[in-house]
Amino acid sequence: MDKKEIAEIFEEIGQLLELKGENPFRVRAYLNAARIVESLQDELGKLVAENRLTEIKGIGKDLAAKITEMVTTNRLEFYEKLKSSLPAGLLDMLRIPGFGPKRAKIVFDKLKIDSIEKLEAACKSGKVAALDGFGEKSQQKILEGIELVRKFASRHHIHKARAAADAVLESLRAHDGVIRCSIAGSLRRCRETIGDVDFLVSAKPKDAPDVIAAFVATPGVITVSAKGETKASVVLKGGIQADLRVVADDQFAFALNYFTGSKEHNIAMRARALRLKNLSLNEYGFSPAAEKEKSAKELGSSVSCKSEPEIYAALDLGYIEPELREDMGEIDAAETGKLPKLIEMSNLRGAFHVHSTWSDGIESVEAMARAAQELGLEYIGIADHSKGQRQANGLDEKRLREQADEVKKLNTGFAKEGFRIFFGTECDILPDGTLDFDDETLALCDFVIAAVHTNFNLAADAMTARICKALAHPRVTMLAHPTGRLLLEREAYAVNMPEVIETAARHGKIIELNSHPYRLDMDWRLWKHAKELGVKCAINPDAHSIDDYQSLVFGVGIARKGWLTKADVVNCHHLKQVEKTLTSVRREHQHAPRSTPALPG
DNA sequence: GCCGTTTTCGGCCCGACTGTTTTCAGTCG
Repeated sequence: MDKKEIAEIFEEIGQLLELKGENPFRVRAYLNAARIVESLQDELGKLVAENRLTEIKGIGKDLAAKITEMVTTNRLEFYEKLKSSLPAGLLDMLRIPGFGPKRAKIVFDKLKIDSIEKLEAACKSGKVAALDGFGEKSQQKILEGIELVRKFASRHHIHKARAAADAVLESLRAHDGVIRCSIAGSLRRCRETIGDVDFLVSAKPKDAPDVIAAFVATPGVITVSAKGETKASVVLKGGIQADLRVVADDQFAFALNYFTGSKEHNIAMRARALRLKNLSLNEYGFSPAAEKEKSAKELGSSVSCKSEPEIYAALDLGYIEPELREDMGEIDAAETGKLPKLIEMSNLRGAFHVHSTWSDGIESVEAMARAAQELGLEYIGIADHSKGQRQANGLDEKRLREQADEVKKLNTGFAKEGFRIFFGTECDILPDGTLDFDDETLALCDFVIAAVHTNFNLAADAMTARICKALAHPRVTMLAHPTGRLLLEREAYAVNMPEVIETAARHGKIIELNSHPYRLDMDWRLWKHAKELGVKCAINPDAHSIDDYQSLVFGVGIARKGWLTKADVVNCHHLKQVEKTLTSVRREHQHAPRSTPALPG
C-alpha cells in the first residue's frame, strides 16, 4: 500500500472509532496519523525497513506496527475487523451538516438506520423527532442537510468562492458599523477548493447586531442556517456555505488568525503559547493559563496585538503568511528565521501556455500578447494544441510553420516595445509516451509543453511511465497540468507525481503548477518536493481568453503554498534569463542525451 | 493512541451556537 491508501485507512479508522464512541484522543491520534503519513517525504518502505517509523512525531509503537503491517502485507486486520463491525452507510451519514458521530450512533442503535436514505425516510415519518435528545427542529434540519449533501456534494473551486466572497466583502465594507473586515479560512489560505467561506468583521458591540442583520440580508444569501449576536451562517447562491463572525476591534487580529487556520496551525500555535509563555490563546487574545475560567474575552488580551504579525512576534516567531499555515514546518521555520520570501503576483514577468485562435483560443496571438503587456508582463509563450487534438483545432506540421512565421513577424514589432512572444506548442503525449510531432517539427519551437489529453484511464504506473518518457525527450521543455485538467472530471488521471517530479529533476525540465482555474485540490506539498529537488516550476494560465489570465492569481497562490520563491518559478524571471533557461534546456540535451525509462509490459 | 526538564500515568486546544431541556450534549470551526 502507498502513503495515500494508508492515510485513507487511518482517516476511516478515526471516523469509525468516533462512531463507536471511542476515546476522542485516540480518534485524533488516527486522524493525525493520516495527515502525517500522507505528507511524508521519505519512502515508506525505506522507513519500515530501517525501523525508523517511530522517529516521526505522532507515530508511536502501535501506529508504526499498523503501518508496517500495511506496507508488508497490503492489508490491516484491525481495520478489516473494525469496518465489518459497522454498516458502511454510517460513514456516509456523517456528511450531513449538523449530524455527527454521536447522533449517527443514536439513530443506528435505536432505529437501525444505516444509510442516508433510511435516515431521510425516518425523518419524514417523524421517527427521528421522537428520539431522546432529538426534536422537530433537529429532524427538519437533518432533512435540509440531506438536501444540501445531495445538491452540493463537492467543494467549490477557489475562483467561484472568491467571486462570491468578494461580493459579500464589498457589501460588508460599505456598512457603517464595520471597522475592519477580511476573508478568513481556507479561502484566505488559498486552497484550490473551498468548503465554506469565512468572513470576519470588527465592530463596536452596539453595531454588531446590525452588521449581522445586514450580512444575512446580503443579496445572494439563499438560506440562513444560524444567526446569533456575534456569529451567523448562511448559504450563498451556488450552495457556498458562508460564516460571519463579528468581534471587537482589539480582538480582530486574534480572531483573524484563529479563523484563518488551519486548525492544525492553530493547535500548534496554542501549544506553543502554553509551552513558551504559559499563555492560553483563543480568538479573543492571550490570557494567563492559570485564569482558565476568565478568558481573554472578559479580561481583554493580556498581550495586546493590533495585527497578526504582532501575534507571531509575541510568540517569538516571524510573520507566517496565510498560505503556509498548515502546520507543515512553518512554525519551526518562523522560529529560526528560515521562512522563504514567497513569490508575489508582481514577481510574475511572463506567462507560458497561452492559446490563440490558431487552435481553441478565442483571441488572436496579437490580442493575447497585447493583453499580457497591459498586465505588465514582458513576454508570453504561445502554445496551441498539436494535431492530435482534432476537436480543439490542433495544428498540424504545416500550420505550425505558418504560425511560427506569424509570431516571428509580430516579434519584430514587439521587440521595439521590449516585449517578446516565445513560440511553442502544447504537444500531446501519445499513450506510449511519444510525442505528437517529430523532432524536426519540434525544433521550430522556442519551448515545448508536453500534455496528456487522451487515454486518461491508464493505470497510474503506465500513465507515469508515459509522462516520464515525454519528460526525457530532449525537445520537451515543460509538463502541462500534471494530473490532468479537472474542469471535466474525465480529464483527470492517476499518476505518481513524486516520480514525475524526480524525473523532471533528473532532466532539468519545468513543471507547470496547477494554475488552471478549473482544478480540484492538488497536493501543494508536491511543490515543496519539487523545490527541494531543484525543479523549476511555471505558473501558467492555460489561457484561452484574455480573462483566463486571472487564473495566474491562483497559480501564485499554489506556488506560495509550496513555499516557492522567485528563483523556483521560471516565469518570475526576466526576459533575458528566461531566454537563456529555455535555450539551456535544449542545449544540455543535445550534448548529453539521456536514456528514457521503459514502459511497463 | 501519543507523549514526557513532572518520564510509564494522566493529560491531550478552545469557544459559540443550537436544540432540547431547565443545565447540557452535540456539532462545528
